[in-house]
Amino acid sequence: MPGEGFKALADPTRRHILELLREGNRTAGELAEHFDISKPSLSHHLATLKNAGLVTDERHGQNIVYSLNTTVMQDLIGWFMGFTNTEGDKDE
Amino acid sequence: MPGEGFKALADPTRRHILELLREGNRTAGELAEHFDISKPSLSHHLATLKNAGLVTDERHGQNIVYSLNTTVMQDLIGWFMGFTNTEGDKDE
DNA sequence: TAGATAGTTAGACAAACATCTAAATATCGA
DNA sequence: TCGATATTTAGATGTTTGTCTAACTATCTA
Repeated sequence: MPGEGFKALADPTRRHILELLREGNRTAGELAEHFDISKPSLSHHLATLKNAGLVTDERHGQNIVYSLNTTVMQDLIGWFMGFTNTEGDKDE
Repeated sequence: MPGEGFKALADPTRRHILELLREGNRTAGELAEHFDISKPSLSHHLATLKNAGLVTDERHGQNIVYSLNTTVMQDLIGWFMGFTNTEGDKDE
């Protein structure tokens, strides 16, 4: 069920994180440079995204590198796609 | 800015409302039959969806008929589409 | 116009959320 | 092993959210 995914997408900071990750993998610190919130707050957002399955993390030495999980993004898109083929607005 | 739309989508009841509306327009009362929450609560959800532009309402006599606004849905889909053409996962 | 029906608005409240500072964990380099 | 760097975990706090009951507005019917 995609519920967690949609909830994760509700916050603008988290959507921005996903947009940054779309351009390539980033460490938590690199991501933090783009926001005016504390590192613990950002870490919390990353945990939310990870919990929703939207990102994965992998430690590389001192850094933790975050990546987009496009598969889960696809699942969410799938939900939307059900709304694209509304067979002709009858009256309205 | 699609922020309100994403926030509106975060709640499972509201997503369910959209799914019902996808099959055809419904009055507030018809929608209410599908949920175990009070009518004021449902009305609040409908107001949230309306505020986000995801639905429109129109009074027909005693009833208020809700309809899906597929245009705004399309806008949200547009955001997702930016994530579909990730040019090949380089390393990782 | 009075009563019934459909729906919303107002106000209250508990749970969830985003944020912060302080402290803990993990890794690297000397 | 000690200190520095990177990041997370813990705990607290103010705001937002979903829900409720009670009261209000609008429309229809007789």
